Amino acid sequence: MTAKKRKPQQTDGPTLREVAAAANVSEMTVSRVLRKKGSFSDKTRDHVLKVVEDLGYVPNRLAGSLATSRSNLIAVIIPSLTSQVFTEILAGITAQLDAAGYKAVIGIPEYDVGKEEELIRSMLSWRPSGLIVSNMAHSDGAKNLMRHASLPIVEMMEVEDDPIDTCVGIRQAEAGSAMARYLIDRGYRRMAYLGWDNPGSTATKRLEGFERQLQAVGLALAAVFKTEFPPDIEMGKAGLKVLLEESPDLDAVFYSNDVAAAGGLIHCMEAGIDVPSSLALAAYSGLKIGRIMPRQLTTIQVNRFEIGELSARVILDRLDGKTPDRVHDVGFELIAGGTT
Amino acid sequence: MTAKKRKPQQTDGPTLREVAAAANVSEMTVSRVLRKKGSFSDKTRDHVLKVVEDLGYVPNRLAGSLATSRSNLIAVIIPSLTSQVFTEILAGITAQLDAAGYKAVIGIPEYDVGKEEELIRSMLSWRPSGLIVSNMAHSDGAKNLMRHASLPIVEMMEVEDDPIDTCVGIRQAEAGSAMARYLIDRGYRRMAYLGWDNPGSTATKRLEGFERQLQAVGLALAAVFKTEFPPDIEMGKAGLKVLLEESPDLDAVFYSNDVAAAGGLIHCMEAGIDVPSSLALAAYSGLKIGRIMPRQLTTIQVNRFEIGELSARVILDRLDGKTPDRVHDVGFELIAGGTT
DNA sequence: CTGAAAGCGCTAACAC
DNA sequence: GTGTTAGCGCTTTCAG
Repeated sequence: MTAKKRKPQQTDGPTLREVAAAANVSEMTVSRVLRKKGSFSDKTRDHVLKVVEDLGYVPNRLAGSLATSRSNLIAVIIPSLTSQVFTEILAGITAQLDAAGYKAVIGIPEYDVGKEEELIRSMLSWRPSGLIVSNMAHSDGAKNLMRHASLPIVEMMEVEDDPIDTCVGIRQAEAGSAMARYLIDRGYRRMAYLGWDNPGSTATKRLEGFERQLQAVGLALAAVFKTEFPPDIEMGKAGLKVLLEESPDLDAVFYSNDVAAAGGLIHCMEAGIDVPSSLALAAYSGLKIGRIMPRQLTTIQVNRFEIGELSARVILDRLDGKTPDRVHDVGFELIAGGTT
Repeated sequence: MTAKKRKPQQTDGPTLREVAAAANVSEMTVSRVLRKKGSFSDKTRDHVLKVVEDLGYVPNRLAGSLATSRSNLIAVIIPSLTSQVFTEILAGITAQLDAAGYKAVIGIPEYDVGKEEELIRSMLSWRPSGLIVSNMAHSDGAKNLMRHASLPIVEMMEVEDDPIDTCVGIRQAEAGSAMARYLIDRGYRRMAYLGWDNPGSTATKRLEGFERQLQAVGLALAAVFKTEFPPDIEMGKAGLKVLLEESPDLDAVFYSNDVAAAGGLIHCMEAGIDVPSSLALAAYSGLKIGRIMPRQLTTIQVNRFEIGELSARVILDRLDGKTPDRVHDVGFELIAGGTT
């Protein structure tokens, strides 16, 4: 009744061995039943499953993965969760992975390349089966880690000609130049950029493409409002106010993202600035908010869900022994809305 | 030069053993250096670290965690990533965890309790050190899993008196009744609800509190527009249109979230409905979008970051041997904006 | 300060 | 159809 326990109270749940003992079979039999692998009679299966149920056994995948040196984990690194862009990409990724029995493990460096490297190292230490990272700018250390890791890797969001392994996305600079061309064609001449600017970022590449295109026709950016991080709706609103105070004669503003542009539109509504006759607004992404505003936003539409799906697909194909292309350009579409 | 290899090309990176061999020390010494645990001379440390660097060794945590039966993983289950509410909570969680050297592993059931159970099972199989789940409605299977798992658990978003282990959040029904009381006080009488309704969901609990308060003063909901999932900005806009067609005499609408209410405000602007003189709008969350609209939204402000932080804190404290309270009510604040 | 042995919980590869 | 043996790559003792 008051027998002493030697071991500190068994707090860690039953093991395979205990299930096997309780079911009067070997560990291997339980293992086979649980993984539906190899052969066993219906009778033993039912019995084993009942014991598993009764004991509330939860397999230890640490042990399982260590033994097989395979896991169903795919490491996914996305810069942030505050942008719908990435949550939609993530949705695309998990949709594909789920269907194939894999799980995404998400890491969020918040636009910090140092943190990204640390995260990659940390994730690799769990031996995932694949790795999906965002954009193509990484620290040297991170690149090194990835080059030496022997697992399928996808860099997504943008494409360039020599990815570490594989890449899925669009040519960001082309998106920027396409928008510049469009605005020029519509007759705008005094254009500003409002948004994120950080070396190697996709936003900066769009800005570069935008500027290059302006220069190609003898124009230059009339003003710039740069933010340290991707601007949110509030900053899009406040930033436009500042921009217009400094350069009242602007006729168009290219935002780095739709949400910030929505903020800009709100500013215009409040300040009585007619869009687009007094000021044109354009952005990038094709988010829902841009379609719902009183005036539909001119933007670059990117199929984010597709980027996610395809990225996952590429990983899964590699895991399947296939050798997909190294570069997947999913393209974009310029949506001419009511703000230009 | 053409020596045959027995083993299939060593593709999985060096192991501790190989590092030890290359450094001419035992595996234990390498292990100690890497974990800064136990003692070793500065000389051996430097030497070992150099070899680790040269070989590009990445520790295998599967093995490590299996051996120690401890991991730095905290499983976090949040319904969805499309709501900023959860991304902010997540930010609060990771802020705390990062500082303590833990990592969040995120699972997203997308408001599906069946999927939630599956996710919990799957996450538990990786033997995390703690588990944070959202709200207090779970399948029986999920509850069972959690009750039998011996790890600290937090249910967040709402609080009730008997959590599985611990809970952090607000009393959702009270938020609903507080808003009803406020609207009644402002003189509104023909009120509608527009938003999510799903048994056990926090939105439904707010609706219940709202209705109960109306009934307490002899009123009833004048109309309802229910959505299967938390409404987005588009649905908030479209839903209000429908609602007003069916019940043109409404004087106030209580939305289940701010984003949808922003959509409602946009509808009013487009349809020439003056807010709040013709129609009042109120919601829940206190998101940025509600503050940025031409009229600041009346809403229930909840400190999401704090919920996240505190949830993580509770887990960490438990891991630290402390025994924090089982129920943590972080409270809320009703923000009277320009839409009521 | 360093090393050797044993084992974490599971599975691959063989027996039978 | 089922059991046995030997690890997976690490860490926890316990010696020295």
